[in-house]
Amino acid sequence: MAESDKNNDISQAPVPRRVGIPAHEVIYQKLREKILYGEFKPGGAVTLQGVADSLQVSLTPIRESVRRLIAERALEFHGNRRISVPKMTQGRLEEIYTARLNLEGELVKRAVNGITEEKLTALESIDHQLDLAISEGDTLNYLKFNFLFHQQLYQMQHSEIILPIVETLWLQLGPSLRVVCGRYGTSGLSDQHKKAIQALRDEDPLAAQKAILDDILQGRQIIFEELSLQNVDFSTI
Amino acid sequence: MAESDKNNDISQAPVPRRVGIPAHEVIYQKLREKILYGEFKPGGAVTLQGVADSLQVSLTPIRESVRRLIAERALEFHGNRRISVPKMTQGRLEEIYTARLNLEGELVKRAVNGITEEKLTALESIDHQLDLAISEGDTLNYLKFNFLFHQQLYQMQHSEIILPIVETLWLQLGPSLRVVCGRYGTSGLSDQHKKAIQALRDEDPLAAQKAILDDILQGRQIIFEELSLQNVDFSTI
DNA sequence: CAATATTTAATTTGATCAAATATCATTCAA
DNA sequence: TTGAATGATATTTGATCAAATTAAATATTG
Repeated sequence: MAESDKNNDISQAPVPRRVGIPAHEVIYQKLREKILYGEFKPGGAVTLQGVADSLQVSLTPIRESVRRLIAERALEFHGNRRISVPKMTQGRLEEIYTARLNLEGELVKRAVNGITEEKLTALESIDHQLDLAISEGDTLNYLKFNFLFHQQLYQMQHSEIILPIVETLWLQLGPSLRVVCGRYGTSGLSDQHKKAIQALRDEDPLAAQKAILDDILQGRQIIFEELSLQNVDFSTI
Repeated sequence: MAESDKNNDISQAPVPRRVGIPAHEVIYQKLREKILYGEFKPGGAVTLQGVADSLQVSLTPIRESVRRLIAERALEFHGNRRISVPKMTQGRLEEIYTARLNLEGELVKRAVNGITEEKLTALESIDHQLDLAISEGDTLNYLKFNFLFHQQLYQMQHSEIILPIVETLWLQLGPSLRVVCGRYGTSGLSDQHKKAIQALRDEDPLAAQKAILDDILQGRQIIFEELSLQNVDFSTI
């Protein structure tokens, strides 16, 4: 595999020798965020040693972090002991969106039960920053605030099972979403978020659910067109 | 170590280094099965060193396996660096069953598209062995064949996203299911499996779905009664 | 006696090393 | 030129060790 395909360059800040939180935990969070926001190329190779070198840590905590990400399907473990960022396929995409529609549909229905004014204003603030990112064509911030919006919405009510599952779905979507947004931009994404916020204010769970499901369907439409109609290889930028 | 202390006698010091599948993978499978079939007590502590000792392996591969199981929520990592089998709570149970109904409902609908006579007879064989386990009051085999039935059913059609998620849900249910079955036995579990098999033969996806959803709801009823009405502490045998 | 401080034991954590395995580039034969 | 062997390089893997951290057991104090 060519050097340019490697996803090892994640050196931003050397992991501080901090006490308390274990390195494997810190590294996990760091890698997770990078994958979530599309800083890893679909199909790109990941080597334990490469990650260890770029983070200036020994292999042991890297291994623990990476196995964890493999369990979440954010990374893929091949029989020949190689690790890579999964490529997106049509079947995979279809399953991910089916699961999202089901599970996020449940979460948004429940959200109404846990509304507080603080959480609502936080949600609106995130949505505002999302609008800003869109108007500036800032792909990375678009991805970040779009994720944060959904996360904040689903966190209106405590969820310790379904929400973590949903986050693994976003994690699997991250690398490919970045490619799509990078190519097409984010301008066409008129959002259903405002409708969802209004529905929450009206304490109307079904309206909120419809808005979010439409939001998901709209995103699905875009990424599916990319994958099927143009027959795009998601592993290339 | 001094040179004179080295043992160069080949006949005495064979290095027992396995080849093939990595130990962290084998250990993962082993632990996973134990959790799935309820050999771990809910709330029970798990120590890396304890697992390492019992499996006669060093800590390194154990750590990788356990982090993976933590990511799947089969185990729980506490801030104070302790690991335990999660206790079941009413909220958790409710979320697990909501997710199961949604996701397994999708899988069984799709199953009809991938039917082969081979898979159907395999399914019937599993169901037969399940009946046997029930009639003998064999809790462990009940759990095993009940899981295998659902797994075989959902594998009629390839699923690389939703099925693995569903399996993590079963994994979280394992320890508590064992407790419930151990206390109540398995005799009351009249199964919807026969109806599901017939529906598959009729290529009727909705009937198959209904059968499986009823099966899930029936199981939910039993375990919910245990947890809420009797206010049972699942962490005790 | 109860509550708190101190010591002791057990466990986790991260680095390092040797062995196993895989990848890559080169050579050599057809 | 192609394609299989070969050797060199890189990576993974599992064991081991020292340091950090936590839990427990013991001692101390009011």
